[in-house]
Order: sequence, then structure tokens, then C-alpha cells
Amino acid sequence: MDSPQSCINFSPLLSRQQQDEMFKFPDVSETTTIWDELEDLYKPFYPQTILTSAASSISVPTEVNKNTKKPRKQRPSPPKLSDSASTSDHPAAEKGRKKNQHKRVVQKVTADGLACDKWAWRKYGQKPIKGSPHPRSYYRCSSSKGCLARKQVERSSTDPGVFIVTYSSEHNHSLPTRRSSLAGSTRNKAAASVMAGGAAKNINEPLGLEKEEDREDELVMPDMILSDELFPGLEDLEGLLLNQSPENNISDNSWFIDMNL
DNA sequence: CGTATTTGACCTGCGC
DNA sequence: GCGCAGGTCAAATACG
Repeated sequence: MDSPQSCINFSPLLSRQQQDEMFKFPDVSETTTIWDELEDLYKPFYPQTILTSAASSISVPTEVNKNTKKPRKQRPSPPKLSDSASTSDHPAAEKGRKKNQHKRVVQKVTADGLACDKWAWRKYGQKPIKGSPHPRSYYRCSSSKGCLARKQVERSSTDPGVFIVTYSSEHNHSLPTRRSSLAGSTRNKAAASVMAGGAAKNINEPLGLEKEEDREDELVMPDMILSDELFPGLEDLEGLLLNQSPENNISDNSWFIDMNL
């Protein structure tokens, strides 16, 4: 039962220099302030859960419109149907996936930080990023079919041991007590591959992630504590907080919100 | 057999 | 307007 610890203390794993590196991020100073505000706002409501450990599992009652997820499964035969479809019919357009269109939370974590993400993520893509030696992996929440929560994981070019995780959209469900509720089998190669740099495929749990997961199954999160019903008006803030994996302490310096909206 | 991952193609926004 | 880069989809494949 030491996984939670690793989750919490990933920051100390970083060298001073590494941590300093974190603050070099563009919006850090600014977003940190915002973050502090959020923290202040939440403190009264989140006694310990969020602020302390991985025990936070809050439902995210956002107005996630499940219908916005229009399948564009017309691709098979007519690959080029950019005719009438366009605009509102395009999931991409609706989701405003392009930059600066969504509230995003960026986090720098170590491998441990990745490993103890309590949400179930399913990898749906990987792309090489210009200027970065490491590819970026794209994940979406697999805990709930309608959940639009997504995250991008990219290994830091400066600190190979650090991963830049960008959370976008919000979970529209509470944190699952069991991971991959939809999955019959639990794989976590995604995280593994990302940790291995993404380029390397099918890395065999370099960090024993599956073990961690198995343990997490036993860790019954106090989900109910922080239900949306408690804070109906704080959805937005919740989203910000929730999009970050629970173990990510608010006080952790590696967190900041990308406010380039 | 069901689910997750891989991977190439497609689509869109942005910069020039 | 064009090209580039990033983000997403979905078929193919792998795995438990």
C-alpha cells in the first residue's frame, strides 16, 4: 500500500533543477496565481481529500453534451466528405479541439505521477510533435462512454523523467472505484509506452504500473464525499481540479492551468 | 470474444 | 490561398 505515497510525492523525486525547470513554463506564474485562488476556493469544501492525497474522486457534473460527439464514421468509402458535413457536424469543430479553445490544465509529473492516475484512460492516438524528440500520446477517459475528458501525455524534452500531461475537457462522472469499468481486461501499456518515450512500443510495465492499478482497485475512493450535488455552482472549478488526477496536490508546483483560451 | 493499442489517414486552425 | 502542425478517427492488430 505504498502506491499512494508515490503518487503524492512525485515532486520530491525531482531534483531541484528539475523543479526549477517546471517554473520555466510560460504561464506558470500567472496560472499559479489562479491556481492559488482555486485552492482557496476549494479548501473550505475539500477538507482533505483533494488537497492531500489520491483519495479525491469527485464527480464532475459538467454540462458535457454527449451528443456533441458525432461519429464521423463516413470515412470508409468517401474519405473526402468535407462538403456539406463541415462545421457543426464535425466533432472537431464542436469540441473546439484546437488550441486556445478549451480550458486546459497542464501538469508536469514524473512516471509515478502518471502511474497513479486514478482515471481510466484509453489511448486513441499518438503524434510526433515538432521540436520535441518525444511523441505526444492522446488519451480519452474510458471510464464512461460519454465522458469527454481527454489528456495528452508528452515526455519533457528537457527532463526525460518528467511528463507533461495536459488535461482538457472534463469528466462527467465520478471517479470510478474500479478502473476501466468498461474494459474486460485492464491494460496499461499506454502509460507504459508513454513512459518509455512513446516511441518504444509495448514496453512491459517498466514501473510496475499494473500492480499499482490492481491496488487501486482495492482502494475504495470516497467518491461520494465530493459529489456534484454538493457544489452545483462550482462545476467549472471542479472541472479544473478534477481534470487533474486526484493525487495531484493542488499545492504541487508542477500544476498550472493553461489559460490561453 | 471483448477491449485496448497501434497507426495511417483525415480534418481543422493557424501562420506565412 | 497554401502549407504545416496538431488533434481525432477508425480499421487493423494484439492481448487477456
